[in-house]
Amino acid sequence: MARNDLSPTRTPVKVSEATIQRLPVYLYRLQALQKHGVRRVSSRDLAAQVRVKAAQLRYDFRQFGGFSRPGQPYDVDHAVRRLREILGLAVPVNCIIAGLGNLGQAIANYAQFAQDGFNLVGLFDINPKLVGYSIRGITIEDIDAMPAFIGQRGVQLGIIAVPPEAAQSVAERMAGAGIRGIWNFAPVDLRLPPRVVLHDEFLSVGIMSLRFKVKALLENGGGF
Amino acid sequence: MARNDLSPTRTPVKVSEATIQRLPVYLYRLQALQKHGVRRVSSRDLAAQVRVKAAQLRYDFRQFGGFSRPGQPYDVDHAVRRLREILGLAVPVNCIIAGLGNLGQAIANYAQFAQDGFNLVGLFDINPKLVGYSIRGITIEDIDAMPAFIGQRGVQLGIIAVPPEAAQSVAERMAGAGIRGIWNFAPVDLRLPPRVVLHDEFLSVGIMSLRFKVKALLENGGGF
DNA sequence: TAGATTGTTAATCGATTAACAATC
DNA sequence: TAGATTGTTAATCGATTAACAATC
Repeated sequence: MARNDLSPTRTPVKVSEATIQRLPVYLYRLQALQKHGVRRVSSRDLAAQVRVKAAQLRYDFRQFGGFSRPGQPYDVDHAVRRLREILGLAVPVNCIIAGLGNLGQAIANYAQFAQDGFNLVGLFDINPKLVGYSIRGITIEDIDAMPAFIGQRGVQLGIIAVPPEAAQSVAERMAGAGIRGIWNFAPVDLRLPPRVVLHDEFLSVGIMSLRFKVKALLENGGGF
Repeated sequence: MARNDLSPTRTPVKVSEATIQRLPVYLYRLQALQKHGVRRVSSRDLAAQVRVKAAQLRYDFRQFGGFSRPGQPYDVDHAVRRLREILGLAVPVNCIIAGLGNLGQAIANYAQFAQDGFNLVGLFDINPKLVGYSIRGITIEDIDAMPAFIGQRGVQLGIIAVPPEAAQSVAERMAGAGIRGIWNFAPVDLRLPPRVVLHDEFLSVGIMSLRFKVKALLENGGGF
C-alpha cells in the first residue's frame, strides 16, 4: 500500500482488540497532560504513566502510521487529535438509552460523553412510572416508540440497561431499526445480525475477577 | 504436584487474565441453565452459548482440575458450585463504596451483588448534602470516617466512584487502611502498593472501542 | 555533534485451537 | 457395544517485546 494514500487516517483492516482497548487509555492520559500544559511527551514517559511498555505503545501507534518521526517525542496536541480521529470521536453520533433504572440514569447523567461526541438524543423505558420523566432535558418515552425514533433521528448507538430478561428483545428491536452498535450492560449473551457491533459491559465480571485475584494473592502470596 | 493434594480447589499460581474474565461468564450461563432446569451440558453446547470454542472452555476448566470425566458432560449444579468456589463467591466479603453520585448510587442499588457474596457495609462521600442520606438501609458517612471503618469492619473490597481528581487520594486512604482490592471507576491511573489488587472499570473505554469498531466496519465493510 | 527518541523488524512469549486417547 | 464427550497434549496463531537503524 502506498505511504500517503488519501485521507489522513486509514483504519487498518486488522487491529487487535487489545490495541483498541488501549487507544482510549492513551487518549485520556494525553488529555490530562494537555490540561497540565505539557506539550511533548516521549513514548517512554507516556507508556509508564498508563502502565504499558514503550515498545507496545509505539507498535500500537504505528498501526495508524505513527504519530511522530524518529528522534522526535510526540506532540501532545497532535497525538490527541490523531487519537480522537482514529476513534471516530471527531464526528458526533446519536445515541439512545433503553432502560432507565439506576444504571441507565447514571449513564444518562454522565456528562463527559457529550464532550466525546456521543449525543444522547433519546431515552426509552417500558415502565409507565418513568415515561414522561426527563433527564438532562430529554423526556423518557415508551419503548414502543424506539424503533421509529431510531430511523427518524439516524441513531447509530444503542445502550442497553434493561433487566436481563428484556435485553434480547430490546436488542432485536434496535437491530431491526438499523442501529449500528450496541453497548450492552445486561448480563446476557445477545444474538444479533453480524452487521451490528456488540460490546458487552458486564460489570459483575469486573468485581468477580477482582475477587478472584484477591483470593489468589492471599493464597499464594503473589502471582495468580 | 500430587493429583489430589488437599483442599477441593487449589488456585493455580498462574491463570491468564483472559481465563479469569471468562469464568464469571461461564458461571452466569450455567446459572441461567440451572434456572431452566437443565441438569447436564456438554462443553460444545455451553461454549457455543457464550461464544467461545469448546476446547478453550475445557482448557479453562482444566486449570482447576477439570469439572468432569472423559465421556461425561458437565453436571450443571456441580459446575456452578465449582466456579463459585474458584471465584471465591462462597465466602462473603465486606465492601464499601466511595462516591455516591449517579454511578455510586447505581452500584449501591444493584441487588445482585449480595447474592454473589458481596456484602455492602459502608457508603462514603465528601459531599455534606449526601452524608446522612441512606441507600438500602446504609447511611452515607463522611469520607473521613472511611479508614477507621475499614479496619473495624474488616472491609476487603473498595469501590471508587468519585470524580477523577479525588480518586488517587481515596485509593491511598483505602490502601492505607488495609483494603485488599479496589474496583475503580474513575478514569485515572491509580498508584497503589502491590499488595492491593486494582481492577479498573473505565466505562468510556467501552463506548469508545464500540465506536471505533462501528467506524471500522462501515469503512472496510467487515473485519477491523 | 552526541544523546535522545521514533519507526520498524524479528524474536519471544503466551494464548488458542486441533487432535486424539481415555472414558463413560 | 458404538457414539459421545472429556482431559490432555502438541501445533498454531497472535500479541508483546527487544533491539537497532534512521532521524532529530
